Amino acid sequence: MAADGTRRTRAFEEVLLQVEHRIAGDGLKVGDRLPGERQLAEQLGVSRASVREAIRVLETLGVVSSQVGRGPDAGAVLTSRPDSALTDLLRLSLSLSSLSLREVIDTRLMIERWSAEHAAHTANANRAADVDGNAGTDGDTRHDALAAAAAAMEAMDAARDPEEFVRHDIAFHVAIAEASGNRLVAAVMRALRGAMRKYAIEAVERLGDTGVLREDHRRIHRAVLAGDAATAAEAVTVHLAHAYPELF
Amino acid sequence: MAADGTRRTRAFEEVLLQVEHRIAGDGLKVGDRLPGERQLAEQLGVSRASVREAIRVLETLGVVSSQVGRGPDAGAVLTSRPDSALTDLLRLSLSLSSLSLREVIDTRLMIERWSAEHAAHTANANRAADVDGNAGTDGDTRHDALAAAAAAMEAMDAARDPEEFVRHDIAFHVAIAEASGNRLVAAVMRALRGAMRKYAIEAVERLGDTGVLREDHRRIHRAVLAGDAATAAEAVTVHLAHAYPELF
DNA sequence: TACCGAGTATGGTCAGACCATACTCCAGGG
DNA sequence: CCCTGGAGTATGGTCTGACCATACTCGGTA
Repeated sequence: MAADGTRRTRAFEEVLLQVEHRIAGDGLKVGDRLPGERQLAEQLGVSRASVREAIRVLETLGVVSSQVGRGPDAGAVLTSRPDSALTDLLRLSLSLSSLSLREVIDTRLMIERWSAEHAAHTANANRAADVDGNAGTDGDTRHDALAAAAAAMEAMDAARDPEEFVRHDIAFHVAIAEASGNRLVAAVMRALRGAMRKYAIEAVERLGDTGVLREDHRRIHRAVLAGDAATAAEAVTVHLAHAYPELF
Repeated sequence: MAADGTRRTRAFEEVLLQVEHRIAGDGLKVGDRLPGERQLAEQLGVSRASVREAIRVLETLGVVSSQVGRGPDAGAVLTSRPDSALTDLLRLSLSLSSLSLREVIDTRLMIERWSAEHAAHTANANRAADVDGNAGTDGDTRHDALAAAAAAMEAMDAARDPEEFVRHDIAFHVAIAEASGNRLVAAVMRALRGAMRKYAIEAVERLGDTGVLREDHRRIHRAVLAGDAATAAEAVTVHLAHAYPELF
């Protein structure tokens, strides 16, 4: 029986290990190319099919991107797109109902309150910096994000159906997360909203009128712009309570 | 030329769509089996290799698990293990350094403060319920998690090297996150800590003495047990400042 | 110089084969 | 009757070899 426990590693798993070592060891960076499938297969002594399965995994994790054809950009190129992977992960986990809506909304609350607070703080810091005349790229990021949030608010006012409304609603909330300046938090937010898109549309349909939600958005946006972290966080909490009254 | 934009969908992507539709539409649940690779290939009109690539993706996303052999549990079974997928995702994203340490630690701060606060609140609610004699499964989860945290603290006292210390440190912090009762937050925490394991070991080595960190853990644990959310959150912040002084 | 076609490296896909595994089932012995 | 062992079989795991579509590279030609 060989109380081994560890199932014999499959060929593609070995490929994954080797490739990850190569990334960490050789200091490969985004934009660098991996060897071709045939070459990699020969180097590692496995079939091309196994190499392909490994590459598919890496593609799923958002670290490589494959292009056909020939030239400098052909083949498997290292990238860093964790967003879609995160989104897929959460969406599938939700549809397998391994998570409750309550847990997801609580997580949103955590992220959005934090984001709004930090975006507001950054607003203050930036106002101070502006006086000195040096804004910096962080300020640019935040400024762009808040502009995007404002645009999303207008788009929501003009939205003709729940699907369109939710699309801009997602844009708004992601923009607030981006305004915090933390890309990891923003990525999680984007994934979360993308994964629960369907639920959000249903929630809006149940609600009927979106006037309350739109007014909430304005309050959040105003508070962040004003650098009032406490008010921004409170506005976020109120907003989610309006969107999902059954949980509060 | 055909300003199409959308690269022709690959065969395995079509398989993914079909399988996801089947999961959502047929109401498949965790534990249910997918058709065999050969059967799926025939149904969808693609080769077995393409089906395998799709299954590999699903496996990466933690929604299926494959077993060889025969019987009720053989084949591709629906599961829900988002943890390892999340961990891999973050680890690779970090090693491609698309994220700064600052962003990661800030995210940890957000999650751990929130977890500690909620674990403390749950502690209060449970104390009230205990008086009535009905604890419930939520209380069990929390109780088990806090016991695990206590065990991890003792193990850290006995740890002989940074690697061992960090292993139990991760267990402690994950346990606190689990004590919040939110599995999504706990999963993100687990992934985050797993992904930055190497960095944590280096940080401990730089620090030398772990006495301060161990004392921090005791303060966090005490505060959560006592149901003192504010103190618990503050203790978490102090703890991370001790672990990563260069960021504060 | 500008254009156009052959050459070629790359991923995408398929068909078919064989192996290892682990359950199922049944015959035979206790 | 129960138990045990072996044959049967469905499943994933792996490999080989082939062909296609794509998109760049390079050389020849107008």
